[in-house]
Amino acid sequence: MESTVTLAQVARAAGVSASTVSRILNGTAKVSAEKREAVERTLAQLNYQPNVLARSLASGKTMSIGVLTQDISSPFYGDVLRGIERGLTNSGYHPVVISGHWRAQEEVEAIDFLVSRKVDAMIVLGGVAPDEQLQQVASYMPLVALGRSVPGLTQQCLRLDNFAGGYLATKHLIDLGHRTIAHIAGMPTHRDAQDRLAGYRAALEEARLTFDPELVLEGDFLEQSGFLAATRLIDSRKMFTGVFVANDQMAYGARLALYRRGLRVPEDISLVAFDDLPSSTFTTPPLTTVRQPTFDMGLAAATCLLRMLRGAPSWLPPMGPELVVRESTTRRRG
Amino acid sequence: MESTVTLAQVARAAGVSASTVSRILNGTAKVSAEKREAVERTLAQLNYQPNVLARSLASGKTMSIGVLTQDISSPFYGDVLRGIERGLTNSGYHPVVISGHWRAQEEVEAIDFLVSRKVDAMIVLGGVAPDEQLQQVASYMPLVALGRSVPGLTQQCLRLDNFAGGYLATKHLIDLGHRTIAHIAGMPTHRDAQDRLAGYRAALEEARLTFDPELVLEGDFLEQSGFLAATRLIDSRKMFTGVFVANDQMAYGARLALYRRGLRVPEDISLVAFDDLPSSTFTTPPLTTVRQPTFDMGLAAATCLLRMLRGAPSWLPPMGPELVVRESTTRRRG
DNA sequence: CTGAAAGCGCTTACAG
DNA sequence: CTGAAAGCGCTTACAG
Repeated sequence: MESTVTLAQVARAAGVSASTVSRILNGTAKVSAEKREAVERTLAQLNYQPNVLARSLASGKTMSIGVLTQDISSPFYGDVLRGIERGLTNSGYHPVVISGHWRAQEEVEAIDFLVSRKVDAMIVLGGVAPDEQLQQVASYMPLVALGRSVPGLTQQCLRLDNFAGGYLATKHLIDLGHRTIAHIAGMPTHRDAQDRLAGYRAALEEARLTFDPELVLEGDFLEQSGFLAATRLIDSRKMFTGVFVANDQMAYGARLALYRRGLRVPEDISLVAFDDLPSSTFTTPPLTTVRQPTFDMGLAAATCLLRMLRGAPSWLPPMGPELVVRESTTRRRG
Repeated sequence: MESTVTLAQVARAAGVSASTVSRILNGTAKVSAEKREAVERTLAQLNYQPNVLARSLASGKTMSIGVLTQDISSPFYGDVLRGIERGLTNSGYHPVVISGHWRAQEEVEAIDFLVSRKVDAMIVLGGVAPDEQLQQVASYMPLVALGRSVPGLTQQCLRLDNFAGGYLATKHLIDLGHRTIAHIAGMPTHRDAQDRLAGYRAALEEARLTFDPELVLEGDFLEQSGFLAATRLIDSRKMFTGVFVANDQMAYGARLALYRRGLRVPEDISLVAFDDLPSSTFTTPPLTTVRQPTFDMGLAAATCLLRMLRGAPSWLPPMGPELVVRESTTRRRG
């Protein structure tokens, strides 16, 4: 049955005041050993469970961290969340997560929701919530943003260099001798997508390979769109031997499209992607991709927030994109 | 800046009592049009944001639904969570999710945490928390369990028939002419794993195929374990032409192991699994698997809870496992 | 229809 | 060291 034992009841039973019980519970002040013992016994006996709501209302702290994610079932954010969860373990703080689905209005409301829930701090994962809102929230509570860089909050933002990542991926293909390299990009509204595309172009340029707009198709970062884009690409009869796909999920789709058309990976087409999702180790063949340290990013965000909550300055470790060469890319044949 | 406007301030500014403002906010009672107007104007003007904590403490309702999941980054539970999120949309209720990691102690604490947060209802996804605890929680708040069946709470539990699912998967292989069928099972401590294995055995028996313990290896429902199990199986030099893998994630690993050993799917080995994760449509080849309607299960759980919260009796739609035939299985050659 | 008052269950100056 | 009291910001009988 729900514990409905209150502090006052414990106090009465133990023959002390509520203040004393509260102090013992919170370790707030010295209390004589005898009282402490009596109270602790009563606490256990009555199986007292503090009412978190009342405590929060009175203290002004909820011991919860708001987390704005975009899609609760996304493998990418899922791994970040796991890192956050880990980073918060044993800190006394708990995450409260809500999804924004990359829709500005939804994100604004989600953030308002977290604020109204009086979270003590906030972590924002990607998304398109207005910078102003984040700046404002950051003005009265610790905030860390992952996957975006908010002007004026650079110390609290962790965003991989997506340009460098796109460059790395493309350069890898070029180094393997590929000369006609297609790109399946993300939505142009997506900063990450733009940057990866720019990195792709920079690598081509550096190698004096001409940029062919017809070799660049657009997806939406989900598997299906990668499948469609690759299918269109193949059916266009344009020649290409390598593809840089803007994220792993689309690469999964693209890989299936190639399979459907009887093109082998990597023998016929080399495939390199971006993210390094946990499952990319197990695709057939294992995917060459630019790694984002998702778990570590989540962990770092949590750790940073905890520091800030203690009053220390924010500090986020530098993290860069890293190419993980597996088996979906190989030297160009013939 | 954080809205620190209180109800009392709004009341004063509008020239009414706090009670009246509260009533207007909650639509609790009739209020004269003029007062309502004045109050509403003030509300907007001051950009009043109710303090959820105070409201909850006073009303005894938090408008939050506790969700105990097992792994925040699991693709399986992720999809269930998405369904829950969807089902709760526009209901005024919000999910608060916490992970138990299939560890009894952790789950017990997680449930206690949710209770102490005064959630209005609870959804439990799988796990090994003691039946007694769930029964107790269910005695004072609406509770729905997915993936487990708690004695005495059958109306509030939704659990697919895993035996039937295991049978279906194996039967499919048998119908395709396979006679030596291996099984990569889940942990024996896992009820689902046991049932799927039992279904496998039942199908073999029905077809008068002898059960060979050496053809059954054990994994832990993660990719890596599927890879290891399949590798061991192949290297054991036992003959087999079909494999029933107890879940999709292990099947991904197994599929890679076969690839590594130069065995083709489905030409050399047919592979059937269990779950139908979103990504199983995009594996190479697309995976034949027993579908669990994860999203719909989450949706149904949320809907059921909402009904119960309204005082209506619990009701969960019947859901059965369903074989989704894709391209990882084929008729036995030779 | 509307207000004053009590109460939700804690925490935290304030005295002593 | 410890208690009485005020206060956190709402909601909700209780009167009128």
